[in-house]
Amino acid sequence: MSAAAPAPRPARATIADVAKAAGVSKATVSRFLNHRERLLSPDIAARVEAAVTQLAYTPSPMAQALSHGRSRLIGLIVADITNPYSVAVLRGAEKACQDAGYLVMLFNLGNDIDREREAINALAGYQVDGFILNTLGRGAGLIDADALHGKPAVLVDRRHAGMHTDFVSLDNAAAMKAACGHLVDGGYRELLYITEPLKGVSSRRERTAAFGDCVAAHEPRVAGEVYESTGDDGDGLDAALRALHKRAKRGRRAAVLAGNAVVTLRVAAAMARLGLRFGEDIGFVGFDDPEWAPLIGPGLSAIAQPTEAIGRTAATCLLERLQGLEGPARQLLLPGELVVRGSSGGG
Amino acid sequence: MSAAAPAPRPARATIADVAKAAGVSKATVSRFLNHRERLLSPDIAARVEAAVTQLAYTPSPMAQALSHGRSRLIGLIVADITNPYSVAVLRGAEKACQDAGYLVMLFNLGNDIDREREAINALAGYQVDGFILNTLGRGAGLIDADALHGKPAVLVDRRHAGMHTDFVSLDNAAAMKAACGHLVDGGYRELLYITEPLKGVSSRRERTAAFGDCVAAHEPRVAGEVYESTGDDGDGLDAALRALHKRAKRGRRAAVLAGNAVVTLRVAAAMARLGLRFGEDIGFVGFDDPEWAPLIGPGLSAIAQPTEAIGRTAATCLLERLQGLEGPARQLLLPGELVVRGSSGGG
DNA sequence: TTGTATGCGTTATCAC
DNA sequence: GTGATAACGCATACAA
Repeated sequence: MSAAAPAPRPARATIADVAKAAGVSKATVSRFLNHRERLLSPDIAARVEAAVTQLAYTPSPMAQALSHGRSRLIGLIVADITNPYSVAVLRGAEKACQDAGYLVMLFNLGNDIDREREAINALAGYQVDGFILNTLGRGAGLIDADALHGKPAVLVDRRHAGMHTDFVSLDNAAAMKAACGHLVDGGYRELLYITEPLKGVSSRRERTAAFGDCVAAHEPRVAGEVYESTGDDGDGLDAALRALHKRAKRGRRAAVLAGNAVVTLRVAAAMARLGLRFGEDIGFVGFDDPEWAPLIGPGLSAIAQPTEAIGRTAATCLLERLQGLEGPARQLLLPGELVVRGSSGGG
Repeated sequence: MSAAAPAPRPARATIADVAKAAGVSKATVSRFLNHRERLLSPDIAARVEAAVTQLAYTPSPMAQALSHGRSRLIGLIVADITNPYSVAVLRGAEKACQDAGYLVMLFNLGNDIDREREAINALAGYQVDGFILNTLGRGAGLIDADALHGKPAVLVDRRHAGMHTDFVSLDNAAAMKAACGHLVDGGYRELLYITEPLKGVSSRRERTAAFGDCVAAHEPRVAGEVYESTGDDGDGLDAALRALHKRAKRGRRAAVLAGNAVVTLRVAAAMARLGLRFGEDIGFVGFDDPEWAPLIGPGLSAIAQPTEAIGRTAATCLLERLQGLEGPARQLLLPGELVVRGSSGGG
């Protein structure tokens, strides 16, 4: 039933078809489309317009890109599409781009940081007008300002050393301060911050530094510690939590802070393994507010990031640059929201 | 510090540059690149090769697309990028495409089913070589076989009426049978299947039908019911669960089956509201195996879909068609895996 | 105001 | 074997 393909598919109408149908030149059609504000002859315009709708003509973005240099394409590179944060950002950015008539080309590094440059080049090949980067900015394929082929870029969540481009992210310092303050106010005195290995990732370092500042501001009343957790080191994490719990039993209320959604899940799993109860045995506040936060135990307190707004803002930022906005690199820090649930309540 | 832009960016090398550098014609360079197997002159080949690496020449995919008609682009349209299922599929597909030298252009419908045709056209404008569709196949912008501009497509998870293209999905019937069988074996006699509104979505209908078949196969020992849950009707869901629980208290063990991840979350939230405990008060098995399944209550039993494999398979399918594979539309049904946890255990 | 001619970077069809 | 040359679909100087 694969059909004998008798219908000689009438191939998309080109500008030449429209020109012929309207009895004008290709240039006229092109002008009608691009510079309709000025240079118009009433009757000709009408003829062209008719032909355009008649033939359902749509310009070929590829030809336009080749000729005019603009593709109306935005390249979006994410370190790891598995990360819900990246997906949420993607979602916000994609919507903003679509609304502005741009399409998003996605390149997922799959956590292979050495492919960053490869990604840039692949995307640049398609003449993307700009980049949105949610990557590490490290590794062999490290990109510098001019690996970007002169195209504008905006960094999301993670800064790259030596790249002076617009930057959009959560206000990490403020968010961490809110979380710590909440715990201290709630009577917690032993704080453990668990993060993925810093590895020079700016957002992880900023949060860790902010944690240190918060603890320092309350010393010596409050004690704080940082633990770097990798995915394959469950034992280490368990030990850290057990040690924390031990201190809690000595009378000082203890709480753990998770540095992002991945760690939040990891900690939740570890506490389940250890039989520790949120809020009762140990307080718990996580970064990112996963959909399951309300369902687990007494509910998980968390710092919700405005992920979609971050994506939208990043896209908007980039689009403004594409429209010619000049000036120094901007930093847009969006506020997080502390959602209090049972895991950090009285206990 | 925006730089005085003194560096006259050396613009990407073109095939003409390579030709000049090697002292040959553009045609020769093009042949060297595309048809290297035959028609080669040893010395010339060497000169071209040198020039290519020297200038770090990379062909422009856009120009290639314009000229040769192929873009090495795959258009991926998803109904809703918020759905973790879609993301997982995306991930698998994107990886397979990248490995084959293709890039993925993503278009997210944001659940606006009327934009399906718009999406197709936008992507077709960029000369994508083929489509991967994870959409409803319904609504105003309904696409028929030849809205695809003659390009091959593969459907994922949801069939479209009247489209005879390759189709990749979970083996819904087998998965449902496994889940039901597991519950019946476990002594559950009152089964409630909760699904999102069928609305003609093929996967939902297939699962619902399979549920009906399973119940029928065990009648009259087992009784089954179906409830369609919308996002804004928490009360109805609560009532359905309460009714089920009432039957359970009359001595017949009852269990709920959730039709997908969204419903699974909805049901979990409802049971928390109602104070019902998985496994004890009511058995619970969900479709899709969310990351939090092990953490909630005694652990949530679930049918894990091989989402990444589904995405990979879809991409492979499409790439095969692009390589000229003929023949009737294929159906690839991948097996799910029942992961048993506490929620469907003894009670 | 409108038409003509040229270029964007490739591939393919011809001659040579 | 290799080199001109004409497309591909569009935008834009330039000429009219």
